[in-house]
Amino acid sequence: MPKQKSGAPALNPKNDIYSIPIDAFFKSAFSVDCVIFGYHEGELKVLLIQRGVEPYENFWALPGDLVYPHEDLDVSAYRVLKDLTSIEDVKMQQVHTFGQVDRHPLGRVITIGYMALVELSDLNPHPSNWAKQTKWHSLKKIPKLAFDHKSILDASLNRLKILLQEEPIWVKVIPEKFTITQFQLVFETILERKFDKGNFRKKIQKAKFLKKLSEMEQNVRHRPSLLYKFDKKLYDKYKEMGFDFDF
Amino acid sequence: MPKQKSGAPALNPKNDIYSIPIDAFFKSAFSVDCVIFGYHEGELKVLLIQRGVEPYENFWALPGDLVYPHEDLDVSAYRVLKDLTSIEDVKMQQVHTFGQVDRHPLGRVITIGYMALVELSDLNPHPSNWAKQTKWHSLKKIPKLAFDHKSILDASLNRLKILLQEEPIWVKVIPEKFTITQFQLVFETILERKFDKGNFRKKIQKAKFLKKLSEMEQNVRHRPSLLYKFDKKLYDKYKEMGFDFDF
DNA sequence: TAGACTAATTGTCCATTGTACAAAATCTAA
DNA sequence: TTAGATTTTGTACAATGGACAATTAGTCTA
Repeated sequence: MPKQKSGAPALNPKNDIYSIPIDAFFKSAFSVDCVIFGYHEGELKVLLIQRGVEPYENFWALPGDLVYPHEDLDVSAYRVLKDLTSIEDVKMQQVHTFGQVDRHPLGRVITIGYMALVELSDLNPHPSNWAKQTKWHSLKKIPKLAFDHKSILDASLNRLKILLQEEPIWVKVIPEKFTITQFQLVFETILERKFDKGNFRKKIQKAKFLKKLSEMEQNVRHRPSLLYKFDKKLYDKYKEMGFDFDF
Repeated sequence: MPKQKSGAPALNPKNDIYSIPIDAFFKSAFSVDCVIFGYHEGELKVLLIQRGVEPYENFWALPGDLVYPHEDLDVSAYRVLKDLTSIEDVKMQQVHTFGQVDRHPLGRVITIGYMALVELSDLNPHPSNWAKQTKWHSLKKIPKLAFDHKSILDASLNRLKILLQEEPIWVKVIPEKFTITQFQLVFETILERKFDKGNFRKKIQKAKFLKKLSEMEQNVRHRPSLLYKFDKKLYDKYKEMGFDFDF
């Protein structure tokens, strides 16, 4: 670490502005915490781990850990998630950074929250490294969480609801070929609202990037539904024009 | 704290966190960077400082500095802004955290971006501490900025446009008693779009928390406009119902 | 095989909103 | 008194949103 002086000011305005050695600032750490929302057939859950180390040993927590000194934040989020839950290839987005001074008992650690939405049955999380357990928890009954993870979870849930209407994060939770009813259920579950079937259908049909196939649903005990497919290329066009479901 | 091993921790996935002394993680720092958008009569600017210290000495930059070890992030943003530009009492919001490994030449420093919108003429920034100059820069011609500040600025401008339609951050840039035309100009400037006068007016009038006064504009060389006032209490009611200008 | 059942799909009505554009009103300045 | 400038109101029509009903096309069961 270079022995340079800080650009940071002293707390006391009378202090020489160069009076704090820069080393004093380089004593912090940061972590990433991953909020993985798992959707499956009308239920929304979140992936938690049981911690196997202090602090908060045995508490349920978001999968999260310290970022390596030479690791980019985004990369770290993937690495940490894999380290603890063995799951990979989940695209996460940054949500918010939490920096209360006392949020971590071992020192100054701020944490950057990341989130993603996935189809629960696509993943097979199992604990590794210091995680004792992994478990999908229903959002309706979340246990007491370690650190300030409840706040991170809340903020991420808010973001999820907004994102669902602005970006096609729902592609991850619907089959490649899906019915409009399946699609509607995703929105109803996550936004915690009911929609009129007919009106929802009309709205979807205006979204030209959801293309009607000529195939039908199979093995249902009622009139089968036509299947639809998401067309990424067409979506990109519409997105440029500022598309938004806006429910 | 445990003793430190030499060298940086390996990214080798076979290493678990126990093989790296925790000290190795507590060698980072974080900073806050403030994006202060200043609006005045149809112009949008951003407050920059000229740096008086290395790194990037003499470069223009966002007002920003390292966070003290025992300082909350939000508090730090206010403190840093005041330290460098002498301005106070500006409500800022967190935007995004930037954490590229090599973004800071002195070591691992991630930065949390904050932003605010203010009436430019309400503030009187002047440089203090290690800031050589402060200056409002038009968004149309931004000089080369220090660090990754251009990215921070871009992200904040995006956020500003969204926020303008969702939250009454515009109260800071309109007089207590304002005309609809003044109000419209704020939106046109920041969103970089023109609106039809009549239609804009109708939209505003649906927002019940903008109350028509019985006073008139003075000293204009044309038909004077009625003045309006923002009613915070009424706003809070509508906000609960999910109000959004949605231009 | 007919009718019951279930859910998909289509259609209708009506109030609200968005948009383009025009007309009228009200002040100042000369 | 009139021109100029800008506010304010109005109008017409298309698009949208939401409540709700009718029709359709399958399976299931008697």
